[in-house]
Amino acid sequence: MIDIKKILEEKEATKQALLKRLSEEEFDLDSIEELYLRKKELQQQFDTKRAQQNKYNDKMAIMDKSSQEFKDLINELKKKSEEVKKLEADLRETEKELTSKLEVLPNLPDEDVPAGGKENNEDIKVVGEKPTFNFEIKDHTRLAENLGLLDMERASKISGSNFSVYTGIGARLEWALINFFIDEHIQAGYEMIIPPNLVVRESAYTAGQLPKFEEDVYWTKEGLCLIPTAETVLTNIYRDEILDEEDLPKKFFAYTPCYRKEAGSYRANEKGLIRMHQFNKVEMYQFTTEEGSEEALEELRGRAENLVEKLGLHYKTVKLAAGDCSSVAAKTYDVEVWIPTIEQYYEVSSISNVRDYQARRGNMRYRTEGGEIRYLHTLNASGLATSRLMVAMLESYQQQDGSIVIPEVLRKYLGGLEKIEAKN
RNA sequence: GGAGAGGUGCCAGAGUGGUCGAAUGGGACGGUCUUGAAAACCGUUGUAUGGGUAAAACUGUACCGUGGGUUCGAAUCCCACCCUCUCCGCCA
Repeated sequence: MIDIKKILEEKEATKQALLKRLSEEEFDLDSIEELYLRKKELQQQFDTKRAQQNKYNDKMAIMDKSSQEFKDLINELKKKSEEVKKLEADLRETEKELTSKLEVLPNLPDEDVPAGGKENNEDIKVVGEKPTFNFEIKDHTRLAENLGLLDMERASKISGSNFSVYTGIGARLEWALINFFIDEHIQAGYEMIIPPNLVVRESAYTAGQLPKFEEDVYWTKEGLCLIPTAETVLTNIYRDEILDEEDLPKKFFAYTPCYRKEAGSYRANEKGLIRMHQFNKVEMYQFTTEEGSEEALEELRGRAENLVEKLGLHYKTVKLAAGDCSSVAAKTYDVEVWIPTIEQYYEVSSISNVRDYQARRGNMRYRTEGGEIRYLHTLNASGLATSRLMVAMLESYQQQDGSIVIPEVLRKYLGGLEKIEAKN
């Protein structure tokens, strides 16, 4: 949620910032301002009337209840009470309307975030080189099939399209990635969390999944939301709490499956594990002070990059243009790994500074050493999404004979296995 | 799933229709005392939002799990929901 004060006091600047990611027709700050002013006026009227009413109440409390004067007063106050109720109803209605307009606005992009959509994303770092092969390469689905790492046919029998069954070494390799990440994060001083995978509506709201993205996530018939990312849960850890500045930053990570409908977002060349309804991800998360979030963002980016680097994969880091950022983010980097058969880079980590946007929704604050109360800043970063890394790994480390060399850092999680070879 | 109890401030806990933003105790903070500390004593100690001010002071309103309702007036009564605890049942 954007600060209403910011809209009122820096309307033009706010508008310009929003224009970096939205077109002019997509938002209307004037009507928001108008609603706010109306709300304020109603609030003042209500407060005044209520104050009068309260005065009478105090008086009546000490009056003789059986006196004629008391009875007359009640009759008189009945009318006033109606007025106050009417005002209060109007006020609540206006507040609701205002919130509904505010909550659909995305976060304001940072100053250094380029305007526009995907096409304006900026590559800021390229590490390693595209692997070259002196034989005809196979895509990950073929490789996995030959080596018995995945069973996509049975997956669709069991759960429908775009689900996966990892089998044997495939399952262990996926798990090795997760273990590798866990160890790295623990070493870096992040606290491990195992959260629920289902959350109440309010949690989804705070994380920013609602109201705009209701259709993108799965809901149980009891009204719980299957988390599309661990961020959805981690964001809510301190909902409605006030932390002490000295306890910041808080650094967490969690492994969870992620559930997404991904309706309409499939492309022809995205087969196999590229885009799934359920995939695995380890997510890093930080709660920081206002001043601390920019540095934290760079730290998180460094950590995500480092993981890909340790796996020896070719990747690039991209600073996303405003229109390509998730709606809660003020600034986002994507770490994208090279997929040889598609000949494209695919996101394996998205690293965002959300600033106070989620904190405002979830009323998450901290008390400065001077006693001032401020909104927390929140940051999230995949560290990393494993399913897609698996694709990059299988394809990048494939050998002419169809075997796969396992990256050094993962071998200890696989009993020292160096290579996956066909059984026969 | 069934039965019962309960959700109040940083914590414990009182409050069953008006004088309650809320007793009391604890904690924390400040002060007195002390060489220092402890003890004792005194004081302070919620959030949001509006008015007010140079800034304060001062002041209005809302908030006692959530949402509705009754009433001139609700922490207190009624309804629904959520959550916690205890017992029983079931179960990984």
